[in-house]
Amino acid sequence: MDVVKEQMDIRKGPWTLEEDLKLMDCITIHGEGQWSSLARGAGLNRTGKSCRLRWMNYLRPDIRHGNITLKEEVLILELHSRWGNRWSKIAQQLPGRTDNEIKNYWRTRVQKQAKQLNCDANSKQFRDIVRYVWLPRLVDRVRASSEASTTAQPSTAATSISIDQNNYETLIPECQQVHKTGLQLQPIEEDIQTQISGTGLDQIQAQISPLSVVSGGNDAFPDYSWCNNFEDGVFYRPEWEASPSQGFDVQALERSNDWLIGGASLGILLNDDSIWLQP
DNA sequence: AATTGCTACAACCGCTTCTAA
DNA sequence: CTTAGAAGCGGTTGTAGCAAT
Repeated sequence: MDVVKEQMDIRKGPWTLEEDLKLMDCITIHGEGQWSSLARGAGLNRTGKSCRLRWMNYLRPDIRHGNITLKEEVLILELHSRWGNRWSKIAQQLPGRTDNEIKNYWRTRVQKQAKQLNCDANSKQFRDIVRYVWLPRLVDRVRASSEASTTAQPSTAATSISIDQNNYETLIPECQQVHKTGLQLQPIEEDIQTQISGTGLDQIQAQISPLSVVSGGNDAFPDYSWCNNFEDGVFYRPEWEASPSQGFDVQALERSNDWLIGGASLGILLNDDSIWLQP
């Protein structure tokens, strides 16, 4: 009967300041662990599980509150592409961030992007976009911002997270590879021109490496010099005008126009089963 | 000013894994 | 070896705060 009454008294929902203080005081004295007895000892009508969660996700002194930084964003995307939804494992690589926070970040920001692109966040299609489009852009932004901060204000270059670009690339060689391949927009165009003559698109796709980026410029898209025609979501190369059926079908373009706004270096990303526009 | 919709995040739930008796 | 309780993990829900209408 007492047990039943006790269970009915168990509090749920948001923690009050008073509860937080009780929990912190008790942990200061007795340390972490033994959460059930700690909850009782602190005079909290909470489950040990609830106390642990509150401490781990909110009260711990080494928790970093506030927005996810660009560097952290890069790490999360890269590590998720490698490990999937292993939130606690990913969190271990981001000092001060909790698995809950990273999970929330993923759900609110990343899944939103997937939704906008009409694809499943766990699909290969979306993983490719993250890996070959989103990540390289982020890495570039991290570089740009760290360069700017080292030039302007060397003293603030060290952000609150202790991962600099070199550490990051050592930690994630695959991402370094993606960055190199994704952002240096050559010499693939020449390769394509060589390979393209007299072949069909299927054959081209079969020959071109999974990650291929072409840059150029035209009136609508200044970086697409080689691309002088754009109709119905299809890019045509000049030499394809006679047979427009061989154009690149860029369905992603229609679904994500926002990616093009202000996009500096457009390109085409080819992989095994789809062709993507790279902003 | 009121309402609605959206976002971010804290917290809960159910399940699995770990550990000590 | 078995088992019960604790701890850990990932999925999901609830809600406060804000912006748009």
